[in-house]
Amino acid sequence: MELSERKRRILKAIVEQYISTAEPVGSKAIAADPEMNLSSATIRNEMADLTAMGLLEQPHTSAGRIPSPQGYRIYVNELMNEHRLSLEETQEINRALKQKMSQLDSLLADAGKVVSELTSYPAYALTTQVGRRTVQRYDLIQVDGETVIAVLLLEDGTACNRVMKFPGGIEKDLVQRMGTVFNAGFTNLTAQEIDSAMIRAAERTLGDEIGAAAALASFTISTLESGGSKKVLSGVSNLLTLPEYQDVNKAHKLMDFLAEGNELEQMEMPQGQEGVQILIGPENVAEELKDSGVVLATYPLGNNMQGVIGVVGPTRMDYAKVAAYLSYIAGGMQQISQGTSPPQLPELRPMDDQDESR
Amino acid sequence: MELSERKRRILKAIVEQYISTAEPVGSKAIAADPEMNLSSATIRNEMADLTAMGLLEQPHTSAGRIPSPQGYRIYVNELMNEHRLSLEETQEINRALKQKMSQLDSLLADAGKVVSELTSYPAYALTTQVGRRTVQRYDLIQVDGETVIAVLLLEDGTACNRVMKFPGGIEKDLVQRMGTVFNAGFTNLTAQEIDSAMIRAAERTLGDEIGAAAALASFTISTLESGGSKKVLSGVSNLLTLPEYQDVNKAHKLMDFLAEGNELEQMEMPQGQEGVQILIGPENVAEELKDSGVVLATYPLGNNMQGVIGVVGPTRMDYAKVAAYLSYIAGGMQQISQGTSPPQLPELRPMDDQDESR
DNA sequence: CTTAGCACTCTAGCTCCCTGAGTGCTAAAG
DNA sequence: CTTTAGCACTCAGGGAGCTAGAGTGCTAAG
Repeated sequence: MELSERKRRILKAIVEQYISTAEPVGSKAIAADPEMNLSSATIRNEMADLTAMGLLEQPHTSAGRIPSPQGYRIYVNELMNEHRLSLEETQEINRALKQKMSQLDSLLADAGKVVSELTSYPAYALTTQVGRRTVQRYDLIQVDGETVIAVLLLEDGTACNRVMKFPGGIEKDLVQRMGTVFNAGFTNLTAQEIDSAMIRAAERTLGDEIGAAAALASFTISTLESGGSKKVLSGVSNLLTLPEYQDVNKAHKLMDFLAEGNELEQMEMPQGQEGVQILIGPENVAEELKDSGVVLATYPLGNNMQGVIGVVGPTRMDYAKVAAYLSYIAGGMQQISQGTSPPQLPELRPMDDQDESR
Repeated sequence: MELSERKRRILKAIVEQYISTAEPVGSKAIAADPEMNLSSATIRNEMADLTAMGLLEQPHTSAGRIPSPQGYRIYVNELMNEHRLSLEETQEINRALKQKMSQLDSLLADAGKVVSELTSYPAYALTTQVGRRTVQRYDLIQVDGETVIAVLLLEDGTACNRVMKFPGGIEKDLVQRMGTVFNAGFTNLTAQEIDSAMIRAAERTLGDEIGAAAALASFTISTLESGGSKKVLSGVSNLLTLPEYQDVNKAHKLMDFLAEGNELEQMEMPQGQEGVQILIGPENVAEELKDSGVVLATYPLGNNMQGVIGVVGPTRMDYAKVAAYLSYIAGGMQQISQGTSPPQLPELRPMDDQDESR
């Protein structure tokens, strides 16, 4: 059966009502809408059709209808109004971001926090490595007779450091030669490509008897392996305010999944695409998300990193609004991450290009 | 009224039973204990006394008794057996710590995680600054014509870095002179002591027209201000498995408090003492914790940092066990943080010095 | 001082019932 | 053919009433 225009209007009304009330929607409620010049009986007939088509569901005979995942899908793909951020909303976001953004390092956490505060849903932010992760350059700074700071400049443009202490003392000369050896032999290699034979060789070359080379190599490996990929969660307890998670068990399962699972990290755009993706209920791969909705935005970050920022909520979530927020913020993140240091927040403007002159 | 030996035994039995069942304890249940050669009627009389003394409470007339906060206090101070970690427990902890401890940086998070996994209560770990926080030394590494990495060695022995980009290019000479100027003029100062006049003066001295000095100074200030103090939470969703937090509202409030509030950070040992502290119900300052229990351990960390690791749970929490875990782990953290790099986990032994030869 | 016995209290959980929202179907009206 | 009014039917949710059981406090006897 094809979706008539009228059915579409009814479906849209049902989804939107359900999104805001979380209660099954009855025919009368829809008929009450002044835009809908139909009696409740007619609506009932249409609703019966929509149910037969699998777009609506009935919790039980005498309850109203709620949208099925397929129903949401149609809503998201075809019916949903683009949520245009109002000037106030963008100002709100800009204000929130500006206050928080201090360093690229905490950018993730802050973005997640902003999103979760704006949407009242839990949000997560993460980065993933898309290419090789290697050291581009080593710098060793000798602080005193037994302390050396190693600074690793990674290929993605970030730097890491570690204070290394050698209680027996370490020769200035050794430090310098070690820098040379590592810059020559340990750059442009991934963690996997560094093996113990190389480390032993370096030790021999250096005449290193205090394990300095081994320490530096192990720092290198752990830095590369930690993979720059981080995950930050915010606002998880917001779940508990939602009617669908009044069941403690359900809430617990989802929270655990969010805090623990690294499956979130595998959920990203296919082949590094960018943009906003919406996953409804069973469309999610993870079992724990089968009756939740996920909206996520992917954006490029630094050289070969990718950032993902996402929101998890009940299936009935305000997809239009959340998607708009995410895409806006992802855009901002991208700009900031490309900006110079200290990161200056670019003046983000509302996404719409229309005249804001009302 | 003085606490007779018998009353103490009965109080202890009640607290312990309540800790494990979370149900009000009746006289019969206590009388059933073979160690307690008394009839339920006698116990009832004693319980009535204990209630009059304010050590027990009655949810309603025909329910059993539960310990009052004062009752817990007496239990914790006088009655509780030191929980001696068994060999298995320490092995378990050692195994868990060893697996996770990689870098001092993530040490906190890992310790919290271990604790929350072991206790099934939410745990938090944080560090606070106890003394002045200043830069001890600046190192500027020029990577290419427009990129400089600034490495700040702080007075507490940690190092921070930041990649600074100057799109218009930056002179080698300027970088070098800036290092000299900052090492001379910006070390041993707290964030508050650096003012804009100083920055302008440095800019003039350097003939800096691209804001390099301002960027470095602002990095310095934000580093010093961020105060090395971090907070990491783990296992918050564990709350939801506990009977006292089946009420979603209660759980939500506490979770929010844990995630948001920085009041946790103000809860530490008076004047930098070390050791394990137990706060029961209303003994907590924060309103949100008035009917929870908190166990926290404080330990020195680095030069003038202090680490705190704590567990939050229902008032009825197994204080003996949690306190034992925390003090053990805090000891380990202290050792690790004083160790050389890469941090090697010292082989922690059970706290008891008695022969483990069963 | 301890204990057995008893009357009393109070909650948790059960059933029963009713209400109200919502449905599907039918027949009449447009 | 479509829309609508009307009606019988279904079912979850909530309140009232009841019971069982756990626990208490008191008294009187050992």
